[in-house]
Amino acid sequence: MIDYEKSLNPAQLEAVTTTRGPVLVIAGAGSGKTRTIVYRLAYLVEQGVPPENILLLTFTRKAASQMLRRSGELLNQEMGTVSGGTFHGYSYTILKKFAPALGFPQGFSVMDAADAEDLFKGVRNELKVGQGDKSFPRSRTILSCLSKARNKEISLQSIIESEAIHLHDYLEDLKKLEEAYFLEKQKQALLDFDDLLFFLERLLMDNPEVLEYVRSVHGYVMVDEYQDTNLVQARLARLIASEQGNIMVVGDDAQSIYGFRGADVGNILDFPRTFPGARVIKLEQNYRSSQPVLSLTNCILSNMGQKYDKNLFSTRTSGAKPELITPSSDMAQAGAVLSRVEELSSRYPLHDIAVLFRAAYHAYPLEVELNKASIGYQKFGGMKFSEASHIKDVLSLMRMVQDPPEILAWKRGLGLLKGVGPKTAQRLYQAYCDFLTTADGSELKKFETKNEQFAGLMELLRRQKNLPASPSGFLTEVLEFYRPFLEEKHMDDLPRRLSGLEQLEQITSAYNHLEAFLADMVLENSDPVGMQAREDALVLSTIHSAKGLEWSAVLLIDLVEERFPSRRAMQDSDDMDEEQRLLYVACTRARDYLGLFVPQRIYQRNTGFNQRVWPSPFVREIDTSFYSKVKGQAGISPRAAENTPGDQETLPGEVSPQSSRRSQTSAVPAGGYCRHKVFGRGKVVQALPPNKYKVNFPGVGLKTISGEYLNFEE
DNA sequence: CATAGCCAACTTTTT
DNA sequence: GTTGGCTATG
Repeated sequence: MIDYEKSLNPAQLEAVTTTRGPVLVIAGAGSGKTRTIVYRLAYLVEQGVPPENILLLTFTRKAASQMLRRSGELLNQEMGTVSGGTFHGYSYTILKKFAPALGFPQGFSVMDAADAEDLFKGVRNELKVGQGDKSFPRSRTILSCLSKARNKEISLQSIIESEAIHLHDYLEDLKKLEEAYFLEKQKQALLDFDDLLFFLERLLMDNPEVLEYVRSVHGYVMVDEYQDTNLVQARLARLIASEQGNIMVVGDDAQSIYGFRGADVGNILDFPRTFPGARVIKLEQNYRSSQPVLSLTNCILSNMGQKYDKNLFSTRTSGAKPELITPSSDMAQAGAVLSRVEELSSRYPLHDIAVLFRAAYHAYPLEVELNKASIGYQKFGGMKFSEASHIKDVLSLMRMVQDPPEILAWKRGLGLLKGVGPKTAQRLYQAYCDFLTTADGSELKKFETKNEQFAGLMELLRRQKNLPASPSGFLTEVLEFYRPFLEEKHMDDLPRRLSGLEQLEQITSAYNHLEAFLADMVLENSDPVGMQAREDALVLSTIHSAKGLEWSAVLLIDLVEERFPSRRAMQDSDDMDEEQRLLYVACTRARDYLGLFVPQRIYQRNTGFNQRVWPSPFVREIDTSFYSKVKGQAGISPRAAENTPGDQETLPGEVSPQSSRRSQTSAVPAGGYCRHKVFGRGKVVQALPPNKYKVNFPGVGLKTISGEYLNFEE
């Protein structure tokens, strides 16, 4: 038995024991949100609610798995488990169950972003839209516009007018593509991520008996990170729970950071209106951060216009002030982070220290330094595991045995073979489909005799079909087949890719059914080995991926204009607000130590210069009394020391002159053309200070040449 | 029709 | 640093 009154503060207790009707919990950062949810689960179970009747939904995988894990720990395992996961994962489960009602008697497959891109490219080629037009937008650009339009539920035209005006001339073509892409998905029974949500809504709206079923199964609904839900997700929550239903949503409007994908803070602000009679409970006591850290984060909070007033207070009064560190360059910053980490690691285990950043690539210089120093680290965010090309290859090969056959998997799998391109792949796929319906395999046989690799692949597939091996057994065979292709394609970084495949083997071994495994890989529902925090590794993470987590020490790097806020956000005030919330999320991850790193120069690859950058406006807005300044170290890496024009010190508090936002145009003509006596005309790819240039000469290739041998064109 | 080689663009953030 | 797309070639 759990003593709730002892374990929880009054607000938490209220949230836990209010089990009937709609409840909105405004949970400030570090206010014990997850604890509250988990205790509520336990409470419900104690009250006699079967765990599987409780549905727990979140937006991100990480939040979902963390919560399901913690509830599993608190609940007695034999009580069974709570249903739940991400909105997308849940939708998939329900849709799979009722696929025929959706008009997919054969079932359907889910595409990840890369699959969707492949399909879209096919459609684009078919329509012959934008061919030969170099400035025609890329497939992924178009798809991201389409997805944005759907997530925000506005027309493609509005999206283009509001955030991609440079594509306006292509609007008619884009509309055609939108339509054709839609039809192609339908035809192939393929759903993209957005479809999962909209199809579930349609299923529930059109089929009262399905809605009835869902409602009866999930008598209690909880939604975490509600501020990050978009419109359709909010409607789904309402559909499943019904207006008078037992629904609790938890969120913090100050931590809404997914506006770019249609998350709507309006959902949390309007909750009391949508669910009349909703109880609103605020959790304001902060258990996470020391008072100095909290004071700084409260200062950030007061700088933004938030809707639900919060007054966060801590019981932890001691602690050191956050530090503001201003290394001279991003290289120097990597060094400074390293020495801080070394210092901190005497007090905290490595996995309790995190370096956070706005975008995954900001961590590159640091990763180099960590490797040099042999400090183990684990990176979250950025490129996903299953997006790496070798993983996609292997998964496609595995997907080829699925019934009905999936065109995308076949195209990718066959594309690996020598002598097979798009056309042949299409033909063979068609031949295989015909074979399945007419049992006439002559066409396939003909090609098998012509192409040894194809014969090998077909043999592999046939074996699996006739005598299905376990997912990991099948994977082993596929890997054996794939190995030569991998070696040819990725000779350069074979070890890294092989270790990725080993990881895949480990994930696979947890599955008994191939189909479940493949579906989970698309939705990344599995809890791969790489996702679990390693004990001995420093954590590197994008802020988005750090959401909901906490560490004793948090180091926040690259707090400079154009990086944080990102360049794009600086054009738009709504985006700027979101960037500020992002900073808030980042800083509130810290328990004891918070280090803010503001490099003064950043190496620009295209110019070869360390370019002067300005402290993030959000840092400038923080009152200097909330942190202590630490000057950057003198020890600077050689490249940082060279070529740094304009050497005045700039510390937060100073105003950046408008002109400084423009890049300081150097005398170095990178990107331009030049002439060489022997090699002729070439393009300057990169300037290598002090006076060397990497130049690409047609027919000759890349050469590195001293400036005095080159004549630069205007 | 497949492929290699070259060139240019693109790097928020997640499902 | 990577990837997609175009072009020339076989």
